[in-house]
Amino acid sequence: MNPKERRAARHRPPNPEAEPGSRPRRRKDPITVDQVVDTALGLVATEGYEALTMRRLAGALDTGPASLYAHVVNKADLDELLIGRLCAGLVLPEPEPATWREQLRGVCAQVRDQYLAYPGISRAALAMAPTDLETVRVSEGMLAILLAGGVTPQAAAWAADALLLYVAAYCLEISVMRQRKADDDTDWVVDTAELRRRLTALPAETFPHTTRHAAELTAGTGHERFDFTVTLMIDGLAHR
Amino acid sequence: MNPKERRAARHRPPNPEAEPGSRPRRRKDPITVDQVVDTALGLVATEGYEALTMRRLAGALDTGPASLYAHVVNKADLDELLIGRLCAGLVLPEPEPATWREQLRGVCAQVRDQYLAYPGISRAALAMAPTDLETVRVSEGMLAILLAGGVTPQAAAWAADALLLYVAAYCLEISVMRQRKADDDTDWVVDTAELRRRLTALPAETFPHTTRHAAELTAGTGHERFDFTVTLMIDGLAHR
DNA sequence: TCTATATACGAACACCGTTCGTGTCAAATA
DNA sequence: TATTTGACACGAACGGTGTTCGTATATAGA
Repeated sequence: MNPKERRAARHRPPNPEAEPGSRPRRRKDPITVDQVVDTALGLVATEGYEALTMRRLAGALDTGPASLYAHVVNKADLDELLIGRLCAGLVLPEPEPATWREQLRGVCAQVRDQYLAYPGISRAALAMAPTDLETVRVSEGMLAILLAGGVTPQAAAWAADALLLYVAAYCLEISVMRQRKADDDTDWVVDTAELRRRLTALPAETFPHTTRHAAELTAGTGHERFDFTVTLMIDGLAHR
Repeated sequence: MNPKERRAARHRPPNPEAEPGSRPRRRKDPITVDQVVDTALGLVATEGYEALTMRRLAGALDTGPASLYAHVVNKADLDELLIGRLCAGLVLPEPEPATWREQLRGVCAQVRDQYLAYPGISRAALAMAPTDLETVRVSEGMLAILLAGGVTPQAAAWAADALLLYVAAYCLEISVMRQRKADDDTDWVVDTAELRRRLTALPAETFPHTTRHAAELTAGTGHERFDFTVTLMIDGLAHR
């Protein structure tokens, strides 16, 4: 079967006939798509998205790279599957108009934590068209919360998009920083203290505010910066 | 001279002695860093960031890829140079407390237009540590406007970061969409009308809001979505 | 004029995503 | 039961990527 048909079939509603029952076992364990996605996610979780190559993934499955293309159309297709699996793990609350802001913040934090659990995977999320079924599911969930909060449909639609975009960009930045710190063989140092020191060392006449407020620029242990921006956008929606 | 020293020298304040005067001319035109950056930007402008390869860049300069490494440490270093050049072209207004919101929107729009003029280059901006001198220059400019607007230093610092992050992510999404449309040989269709049709075709019982508000989700000719988000964040800062 | 040094660059290395052709086995058919 | 079929696994290869090494060369200074 053509893997493109396979991909199309994946997006189609599952066919209730053709019960899998006892799957035929091939020479080795005949690699399923779920296995591929699982090991790929494991690879990303332990070594980062940059380490996810078709060859290394195939190696982790004890086979050659060509074998993957029986289950996956592309690397882009694999990325889509990964993001889909990741989105499927999100729990979307039942909208409660009284607490819509907390609910929305919770969903954003959930997406962030998922992205950060698989370092660099937000790059794939950003490079992907949000057409995938699982991603529209989370979009639908955020839309539901926003509408329950009394936000106008147009603002809700754009806000959901903006929030997801920001979360992905934030996580990508964090992942890049951490990776920089990982292969620290050079002087790319991005330690917070070192960064602040470097900012204060700038010429004060051309960068007056940067040098004066270097502390604020580098502040934010944990996800305070994240919380600030998400809250800023959500509260901005409320004041309308 | 080691190109890493060259990179370090680039970040140092320019040495007033050692006037270049009449540059020695080598066998061919002895490629300068500015030439490299110029042709690289030209390549990105016409064929997109994905087409920016060391080999193609070398080819555009009528040489081999190895020659580039005399002027550039890395591809990452080249990316940094490109973003630096791009940031250097931005004009940062003198802060006026009365119109700080319009000024900030103007800077964001300027960054957006620069990113979109070089399709896909925002990917490089997102993957880069904001340590570069030219990028802290625009950061400084935004900070100045925000502080002039009466925003508290901590909020100003985080807001500038958030805005730049969102602009980069927005431009990356736009560029990916356009690239998809460019090599349209397959059914990746992301035409606005087609996307709306596909959203309305979803099962209404599981995606009630998505199907009902497909029009709003796909709305936004031009940069209305962009203006919405930027204004949302800026106005959110004002109401504090 | 001669040497020293920074530069240009051909060739190669290791890796990437992807494709082609072939071999092999389980299931359907005769 | 014997045979065909066809989906799958996989070795090998192609064209592309970033990067490095060694060498040739042309200019700057002695």
